[in-house]
Amino acid sequence: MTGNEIRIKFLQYFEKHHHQIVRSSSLVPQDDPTLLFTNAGMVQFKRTFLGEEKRGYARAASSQKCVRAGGKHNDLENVGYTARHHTFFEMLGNFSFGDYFKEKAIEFAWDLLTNGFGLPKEKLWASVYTDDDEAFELWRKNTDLPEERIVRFGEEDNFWSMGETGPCGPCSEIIIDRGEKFGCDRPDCRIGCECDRYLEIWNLVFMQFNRDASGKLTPLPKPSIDTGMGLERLVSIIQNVPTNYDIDLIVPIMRKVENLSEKNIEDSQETAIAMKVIADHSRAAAFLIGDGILPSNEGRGYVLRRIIRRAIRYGRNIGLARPFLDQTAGVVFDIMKSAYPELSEAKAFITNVIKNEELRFSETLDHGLKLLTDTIANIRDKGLEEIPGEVVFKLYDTYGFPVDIVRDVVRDEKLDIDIRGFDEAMEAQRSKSRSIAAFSEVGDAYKNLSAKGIKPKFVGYDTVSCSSKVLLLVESGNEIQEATTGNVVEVVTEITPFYGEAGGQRGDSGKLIGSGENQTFEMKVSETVKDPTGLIIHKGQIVSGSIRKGETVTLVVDMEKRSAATRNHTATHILHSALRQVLGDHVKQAGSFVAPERLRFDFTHFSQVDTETLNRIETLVNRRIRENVPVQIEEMDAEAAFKTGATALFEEKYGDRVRVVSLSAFSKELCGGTHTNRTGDIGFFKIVGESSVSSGVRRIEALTGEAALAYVQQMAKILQDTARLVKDKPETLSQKIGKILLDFKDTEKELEKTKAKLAEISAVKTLDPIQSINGVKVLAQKVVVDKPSALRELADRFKQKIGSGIVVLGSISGPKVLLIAVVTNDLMGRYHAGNLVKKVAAIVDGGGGGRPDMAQAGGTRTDKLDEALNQVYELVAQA
RNA sequence: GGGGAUGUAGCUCAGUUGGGAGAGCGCGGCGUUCGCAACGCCGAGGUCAGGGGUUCGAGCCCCCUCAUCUCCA
Repeated sequence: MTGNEIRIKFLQYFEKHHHQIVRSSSLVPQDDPTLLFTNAGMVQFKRTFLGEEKRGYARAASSQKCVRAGGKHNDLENVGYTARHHTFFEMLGNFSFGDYFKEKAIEFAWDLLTNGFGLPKEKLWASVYTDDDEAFELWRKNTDLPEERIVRFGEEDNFWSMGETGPCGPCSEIIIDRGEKFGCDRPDCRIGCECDRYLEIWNLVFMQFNRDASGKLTPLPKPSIDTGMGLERLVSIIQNVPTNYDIDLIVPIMRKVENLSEKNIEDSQETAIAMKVIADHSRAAAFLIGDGILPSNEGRGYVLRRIIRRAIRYGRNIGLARPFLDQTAGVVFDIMKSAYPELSEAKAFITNVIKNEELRFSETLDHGLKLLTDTIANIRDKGLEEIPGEVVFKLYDTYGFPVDIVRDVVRDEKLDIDIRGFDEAMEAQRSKSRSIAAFSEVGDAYKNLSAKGIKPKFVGYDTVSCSSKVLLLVESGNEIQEATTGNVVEVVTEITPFYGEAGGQRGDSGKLIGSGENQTFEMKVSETVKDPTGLIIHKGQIVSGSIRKGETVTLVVDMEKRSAATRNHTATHILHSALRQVLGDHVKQAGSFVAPERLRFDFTHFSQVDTETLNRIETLVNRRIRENVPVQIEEMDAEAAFKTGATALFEEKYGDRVRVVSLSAFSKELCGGTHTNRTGDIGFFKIVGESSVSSGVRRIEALTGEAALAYVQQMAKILQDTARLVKDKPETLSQKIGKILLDFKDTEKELEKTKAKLAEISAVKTLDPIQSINGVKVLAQKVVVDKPSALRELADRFKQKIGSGIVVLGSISGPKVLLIAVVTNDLMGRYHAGNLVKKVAAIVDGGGGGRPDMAQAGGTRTDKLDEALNQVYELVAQA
């Protein structure tokens, strides 16, 4: 059985037993800041387990893509050295939300493993939590597993919890004994041993309790089931191969590495390690990028960067010097195509990102290598034979230069590395860092509502006003029964035409008004949001009257703003397709924001988009608008939608039913937003800005409809006004201004020259003040200049004129005094310009200094400048 | 989230108690040459990332912001 068949078989088994098959969610967990990556199958069901969200089914099964790198579960450093660690893997799991419990869970698992996958019963074991007699009995009675192969383990192995608090419970694992040849040969090797002989296949978690802050366990009203079985491990058992790296989902990648490196995995242990690392990281990189993560210097992107760079480093160990990771990742697309078609669709993009990162890393290495060479020279000069740990750490910490490469270079230079010092520095860095992030709490007032499975129905696609009952009134986070004029409140109703902010479209604004007997009530809705469980919340202030929970109100959306937003939203879809058409398939949406006033679209692209290309994009979008095709919206199952090839956005959380928005043949996207009826309704589309968001991501800002028109009109006005100012036609304006600037520059230079000349003349005109002091010509002169640089030039000129001697010039510039002193080279031993000017400056309440031949100073007492200059002769005489 | 580093000409970078903004490459002109490369001379090109402060004076010192690189979580 192939890996892909095993995955399908698992899902089909549970489908047969009335489980909803749920698509793997994104590797980026939705609204859960405590998690860097999705690292288990239950992640997307977390709020359901917590009772904050109700789903339309009580049984589910999934094959979930997972990444364990960075954060709490970090297997990155182990990958390559063990038989089973991965950064990326798939987790098979079945879930029960208050439906079946231990009995069924055990039955399903046993049946599927033994009858479905045909695992040998005599090799299987089961473990239960110490005092979980119930599970023990179920195993004993309901399966043909002999009692002696049911073991009890303690809290560490067999008690599971989501966090410090929250749902938790005992678990039960199914373990296979692969025989002595996989054993660790230790005398105490038996069930529970960490070695490869006893493999845990499947973990069944019985969510049974809720743990509060004090650690107290209270039974859950509706116990649940959460199970997890690593696909790669299962496949390795079924395919009867020694390690996870020998399964058909991974071997082709290893083959590719062998081809590229012209080495064989059997060559040496180091080769094998490198190949495993590359194979694993190729998978992780491909999937992470496929889910919209880009290499970056923080957060998820940073983990991705580390994964890619680690693969490259190991590649170097087996002689892969040139970029190769994009090619090994290429193999991943082929293997995974059937299960994850969207991945291979993003192929061009993913390959590009990886190539780019490989290039970037080689820059880092070059830079680091330069620094290292300098460092080594430095160490040699000092006569040391060992590179201090802190130096190595600095190279690593600040410049990202990997330690193992330092080690290679240093070995060639016949020097040593102080590895202990490095480790200490690293440890210090670790203990300094702390992470603080909390699972975003849904307010208590809302939790009760969503726990009941209540979700306001959004009717705004078809209408912009309706009547509905008020379900919930909230003021500063607390539920209230009545609200009155002036109160700032949040309102949830049974149905609503208001769009709650989601998918980058800003929520509607408008008003709620009383109906029936309550005619006076009116509330201004300034924003509408959607909470993580799907509640649509109207926020605003009551302008008149009052409202009670349970009363009926009429909800009226601000039509003008709504239609402006829909124009921008539909235009965003057209822009997206136009970008792909003009720039290429690598363009992927990286975020978007749609408001009534404007739209903003972020997308992946590696260079600036020049004006000419922007114009082409703009033209294309406007052409699509004029085609005036109908906007077709279809609601369908998520799975079906993905099959039609609709573009899905990675940051979105899709329900089981999704809306597919199509524009003729050129655009098809999953989208919950509001749209125009036909593209022609947009009117006119105008790009107003292109900029960078982060590396590899560009942003386009644009306007539509009336806003776009107003923008163009304003631009035209500015152009005309400017043309009028310089008395020219708009057509030739840029040449005209260019000429004016040129002329201005010339004039400025001319002025500078004239000023200098003027200063010189004014100085020369006055009585020649050169005096001879101890045989040295000294000139102290007040001049008229306006900045220090002019004073310097003048001083230089006098210095040349005087040939040998001392020149001190002073000037008043605004409220300050400027001073300069120069000493000709032949007198530099005897006189010091810096010391001289310091003394002069003291008289005008200032300070100064500089070099022996030239020094500048300043002061504040402009009235004492003459006195100061007169003192110069005396000061020189004393010196 | 916490640390380290960098930001100076189109590019790569120098800039040493705070006191004339520089080099190399590239670019323009001229010369040398039959021509090219090379060379020589001349020249253009800078809000020293941005803002605030200290100072008579800040590329340099202090504070804040931004961007990029990098490490840790």
